[in-house]
Amino acid sequence: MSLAVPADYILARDACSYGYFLLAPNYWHVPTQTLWRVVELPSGPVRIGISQPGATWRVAKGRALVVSTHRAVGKADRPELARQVTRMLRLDEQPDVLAAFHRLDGRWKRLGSGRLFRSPTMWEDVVKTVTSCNVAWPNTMTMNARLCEVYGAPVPGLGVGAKGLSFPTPETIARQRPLSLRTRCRVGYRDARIVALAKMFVSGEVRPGWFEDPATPDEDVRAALIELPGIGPYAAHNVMQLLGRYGHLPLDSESVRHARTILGFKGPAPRMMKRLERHYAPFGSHKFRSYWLELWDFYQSKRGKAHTWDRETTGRTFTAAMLAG
DNA sequence: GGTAGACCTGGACGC
DNA sequence: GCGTCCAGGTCTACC
Repeated sequence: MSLAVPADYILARDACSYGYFLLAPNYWHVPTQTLWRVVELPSGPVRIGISQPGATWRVAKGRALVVSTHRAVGKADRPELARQVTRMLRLDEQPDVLAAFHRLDGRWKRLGSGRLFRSPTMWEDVVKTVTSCNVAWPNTMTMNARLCEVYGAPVPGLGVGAKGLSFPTPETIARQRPLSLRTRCRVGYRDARIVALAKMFVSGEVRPGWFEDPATPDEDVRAALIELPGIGPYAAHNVMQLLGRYGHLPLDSESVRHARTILGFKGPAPRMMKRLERHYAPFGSHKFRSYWLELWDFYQSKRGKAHTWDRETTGRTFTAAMLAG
């Protein structure tokens, strides 16, 4: 299957733009510059590989993606497959919106970055965010791998392994006892919160369509997210950027380090947080992208371009905390 | 409305 | 070896 992309799209740059591309069931295969994962389609789980022809970025830029599947995918499945890939890679991000961001923050115009990787569903983004709170990055990777291994749907014919399993559906997680998640997936105290979230997605109490509707005001989305179990200010703002709402900063310990080491801020963390808000305020509704690309640029300056990171080695140790250690 | 303390887990660190 | 600390925070109970 072929999927058209915006004229400025480069898969290796835009898929490897946010840490979630390293979390199961996503798998970026460095030698072939291909993104593998299992997605859930109406006919069942399918493993897909997404690549972009072209020996160099200059050649690849704007060329249609090739989406391969491990089995034949019928016509009925194709719109859903396209929808999920489009969401992950933000192919529906309009070039004029990106251009507006580049006008405001010219540092990223030459490279063209600004589309940040996310999950095929809001559900997966929310769980990935909850599993990234109050833990070191390798632990987040473990939690996501185990969630897929224990509760993901196996793809027939591929055997059981993290690369042949889907991300668990909210329906599956909603049926589990919290203690089961805790012991089998090592999610710790996040167990009951994740199960509660799953139940809310299943019951319709959380409607992704409402959160993703551009007509829904940011502040309504923020208020609704904060009400969700396991979601505080940091997680709410992070889920917002994953929803394409970049006007709030998910400030955390990583931000404080960035402020201290790169921006040269001094003083206690709470004061630094306030100063960070002021620092990025000029970028308005685009401020997260300015902040994030700065952070991502720092990681890459230390560990090489993200599209060269192997999930099990560099991919486990790229955060500032790991670099410091 | 602002703020200590507890909270799973696993790796790093100091002794 | 073993205790302590803390990592891409959240939640509750207090004041």
